[in-house]
Amino acid sequence: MSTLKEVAHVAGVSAATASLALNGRKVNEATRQRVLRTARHLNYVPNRVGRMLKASKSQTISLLFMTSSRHADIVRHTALFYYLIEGILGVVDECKYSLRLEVKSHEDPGLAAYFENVVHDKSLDGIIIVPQFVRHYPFLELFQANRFPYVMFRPGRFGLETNYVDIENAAGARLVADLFASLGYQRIAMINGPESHVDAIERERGFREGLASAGVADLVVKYGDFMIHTGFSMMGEIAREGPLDAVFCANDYMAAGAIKFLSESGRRVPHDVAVVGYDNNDICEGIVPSLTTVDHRLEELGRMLAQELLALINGQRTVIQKGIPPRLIERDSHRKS
Amino acid sequence: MSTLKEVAHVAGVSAATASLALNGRKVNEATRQRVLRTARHLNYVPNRVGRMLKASKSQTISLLFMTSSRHADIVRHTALFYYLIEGILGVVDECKYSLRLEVKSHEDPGLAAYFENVVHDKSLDGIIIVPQFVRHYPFLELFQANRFPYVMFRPGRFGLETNYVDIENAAGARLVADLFASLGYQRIAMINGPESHVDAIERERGFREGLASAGVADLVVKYGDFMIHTGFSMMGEIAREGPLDAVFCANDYMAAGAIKFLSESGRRVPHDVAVVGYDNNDICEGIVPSLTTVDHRLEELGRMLAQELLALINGQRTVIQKGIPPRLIERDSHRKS
DNA sequence: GACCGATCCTAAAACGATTTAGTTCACCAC
DNA sequence: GTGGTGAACTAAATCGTTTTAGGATCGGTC
Repeated sequence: MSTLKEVAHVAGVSAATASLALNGRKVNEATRQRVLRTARHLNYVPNRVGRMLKASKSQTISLLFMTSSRHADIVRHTALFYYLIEGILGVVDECKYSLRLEVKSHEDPGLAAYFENVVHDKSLDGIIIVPQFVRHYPFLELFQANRFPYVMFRPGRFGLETNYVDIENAAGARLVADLFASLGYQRIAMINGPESHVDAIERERGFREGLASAGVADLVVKYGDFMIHTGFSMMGEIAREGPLDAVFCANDYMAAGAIKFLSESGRRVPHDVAVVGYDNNDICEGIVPSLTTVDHRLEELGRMLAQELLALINGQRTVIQKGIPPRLIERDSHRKS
Repeated sequence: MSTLKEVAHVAGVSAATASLALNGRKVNEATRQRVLRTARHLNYVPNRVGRMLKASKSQTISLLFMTSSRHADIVRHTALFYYLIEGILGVVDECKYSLRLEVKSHEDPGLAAYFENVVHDKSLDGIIIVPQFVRHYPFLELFQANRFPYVMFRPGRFGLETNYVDIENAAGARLVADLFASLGYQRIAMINGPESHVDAIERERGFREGLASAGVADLVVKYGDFMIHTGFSMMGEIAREGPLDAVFCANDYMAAGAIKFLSESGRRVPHDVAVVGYDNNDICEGIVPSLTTVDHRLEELGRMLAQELLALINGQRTVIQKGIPPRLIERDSHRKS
């Protein structure tokens, strides 16, 4: 409603003085009090856009989820969404920044223009990007060429030096492989996500490595899309192919689908078949039996992502950093006994 | 990188002309072409902040979730989060707006200052608010006094004329009551959310009304917090109190917990006890048996919320509007057969 | 009385766009 | 030659802040 100029005028000083007074700079104490009182009285709130323009800083960062139109729902099924946001929001809030939220498909014809805007339109101080699929993301060159602050969650592309925070998917999957091996399971299957999905690739790699080093050779892998539905149908395919000790699902939703198939087809979990999921989604506690899974503390990860980006913005460092190690959450679905 | 002034200079015209040319206003065609070519050549992207300042429009709206510190997790457990965002983002994107995301607890001591900023700092054209609990929200007066565009999802407070889009919780709960009545269930329980939660209150009211008009008198109600865990424990309490035909849970997560308790204590769902949830969360398909539930098409609702707010911003109307009617999604958990 | 220094304040420029109110110029009619 | 008309462009103001460079005032010192 009221501007700095008005406050200054009413307080009987210049706009410059008013600004100095309000921002805690060197001003005669009596004057400062007068200005502050006037500002309070006029209900003065600084115009943030005026500030932005002058400072060439927007105090805003963006969180961008990259999807494909084929897998639009994947965002919420990889459990990233809420936890990540919660972590990011905590940091952003504390540092007086704002968070913009965007979801873009990489098939979007306006994508190039969008990234040009991100880099040049000065409405963003930096960006956190969550890619889903392994492919070439052309924006990386753009960001680096313009020294635009960005951090990726998971490196979506290899070879280019990118700023990222990652979850150690392969290590997480290894935990499951070790678990299965230690329990003596031999006939093992995996229900994975889409073949080009970053997490899917890494989880399969880690799982295979873990099994191999434990001397387990037999592995059937089917590819779903992280949805409950494909967990169900892929479990059906696997069951048809022969007897089974254990299934590792690349996320908890598919694990729920798999368990559903197993119980509806008369097999008991974990007595007949052991099932382990991934992500430590809330639903793990609601499934019967409670789902054993792998946790990456995504909220903590969101915090790191935000902190790293803000550090980058403030020129405090160039970040290349690994994330928190995974941990196995043992519940009731993995032990055949 | 380059500014309008630079483009104008290179193209040999004034900044005014360059602006007119770029914005499709009346300019000699040859001049326009020259300006456009220069702009492209210099990779010109308008500074959005400069525009904002001049236009007194930020082309940004905010989505604010109100929580309480006691029930911080409730945001993701009421299934609102992702679906709502998806719907809102669709509209916002299409209209070239940006979406800011915020979560605030109503115990936050800085809340009053926050709302003063929202109204006065000119960085927001409007706001969508998602309150959770029935209480007095002081910001409403502030918004109305300053004619600041806002829309609430669900009216959090009664008596004041507010702009809102609502889901018909009571009607949804009635569908469940009718279903139970039509199947002849007599001994019925409800596991509800927190007593002061907007949805919880309405769902209980509708459920009670529905049962009453069907002549079913017997109802036990327990209050949880929308989490799986309390669905489980409340189901335990209810089971201890006597035999039962059916349970209505105020959301799908608690229904999952309830089913879990029932199966772990040797009761079969739906053979022994029928269970119905609420929200049509993804997990309904993953539970055994598949969960019958009530759907409000929240994505569609998100779209409406955004559209109404934008209409309000553009001065096209004063909105007071009911949302989409609920529909029952019949799966496998409700019929005792 | 001239000079110095300290303190306090302000005029003005700057950030980058849009828009208003003209100005300039060519052309035509009388 | 005068005046009118219209097309094409531009100077300057504006949005609201921050910051720089310097001006005013006063007291003290030699």
